[in-house]
Amino acid sequence: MTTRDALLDAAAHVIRTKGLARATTKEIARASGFSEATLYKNFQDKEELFVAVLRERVSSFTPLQAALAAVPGSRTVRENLEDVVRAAADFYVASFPMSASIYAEPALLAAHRTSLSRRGAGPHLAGEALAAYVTQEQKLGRVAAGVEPSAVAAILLGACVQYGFLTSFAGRPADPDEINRLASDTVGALLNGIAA
Amino acid sequence: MTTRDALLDAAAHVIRTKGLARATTKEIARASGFSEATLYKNFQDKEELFVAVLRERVSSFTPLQAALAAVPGSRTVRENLEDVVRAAADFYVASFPMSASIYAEPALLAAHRTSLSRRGAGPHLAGEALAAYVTQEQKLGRVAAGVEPSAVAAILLGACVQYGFLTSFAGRPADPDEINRLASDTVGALLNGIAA
DNA sequence: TGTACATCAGTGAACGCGCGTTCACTGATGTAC
DNA sequence: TGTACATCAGTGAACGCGCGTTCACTGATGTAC
Repeated sequence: MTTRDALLDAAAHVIRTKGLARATTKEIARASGFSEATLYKNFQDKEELFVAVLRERVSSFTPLQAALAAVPGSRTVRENLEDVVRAAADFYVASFPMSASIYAEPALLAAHRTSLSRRGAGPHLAGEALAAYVTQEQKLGRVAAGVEPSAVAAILLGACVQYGFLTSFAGRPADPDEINRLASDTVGALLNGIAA
Repeated sequence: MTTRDALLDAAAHVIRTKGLARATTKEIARASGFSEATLYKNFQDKEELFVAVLRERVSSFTPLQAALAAVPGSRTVRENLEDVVRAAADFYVASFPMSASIYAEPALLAAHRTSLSRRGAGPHLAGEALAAYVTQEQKLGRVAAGVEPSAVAAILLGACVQYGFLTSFAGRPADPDEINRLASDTVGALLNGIAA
């Protein structure tokens, strides 16, 4: 492992355990086992370190994309969507506190936004991937034609984001049973509709 | 307006415009027109000020509850739910950055949590209120019996939370047209179901 | 193989700055007689 | 009404501290001949 990786790991760990506001260069250096001076040999300043952490240490949507890799037409729509909800709920619970922290520092948010858009990345991609899946299923006749795919994405991912928000707020860890229920209840209501 | 109110307004304004991390006692004092010493005459320390801001200056769910006040059985379920989505989307767009900031300072989050629970308040109440409305409509036969009310709440409020998250992240303001579309698309998909 | 030098990852100690907080004070207003 | 004192909202200036950052330095490793 390179020194740079050790510093990134240490920074991510400190941010997660003490919060962004308490993630000082001294604290990160101590956690990494290197000196603060070494931190500045590897990163131009603290902001560059943080942007690198956000880019390289906040797990991306790969688990969700893996769940979607169950190609359209395979299994049932219900099974596929429930898998998506489970993966997304885990993902948002894990990443919500760190992603949310960024709103405390608008300069960091702006830098992160720039960094993401330069790579064509961003939090909207998850919704687009899910909407694309729904569109495919519509073409295959497994989802009703009148449905707006982006609405399905907003509904399912929204429920997961909110679950991440609420559990983090309450200081509770993710509960697999709760997540299973969330997946079957939301997908169930959405598939059949709630109209009497 | 009391001095205390002026300080709370100033603090809320600074947090919203410069971010929680840049909301220093000096900055807040300057924005209020009073001295830092006066700030400390009115609040024991910075944390007490911030908890008071969160309690007294982050608008609560009253708009959502007003939307729900359209009592069960009145108008159509579709109209009622679309009103809820519109109110909730506005609310989360406005409050997301400040609510999210709090994850940067775990000590402040814990203090806020304590403050809320002492008053029986908290972010889960919106979902419970919406679920209660759905339960009533079920009893009136206007919503299918098999539906889990909390799933409907998770779906609709989740979509709104996520909308707040994405617009704040992108630095875009809330767009009324977008919100109207969100309301009609999500409620539409949910009412009729998406199964082919 | 030995020697002289270059490179480079890493450091201890210090820097200035802005932070949250406190101090001793002022001056306007109220009150007792 | 006048006077002496108490109260109290508000302040300017300073405090120590921990922050992000930089400096001059060390010592291990590689390289030329």
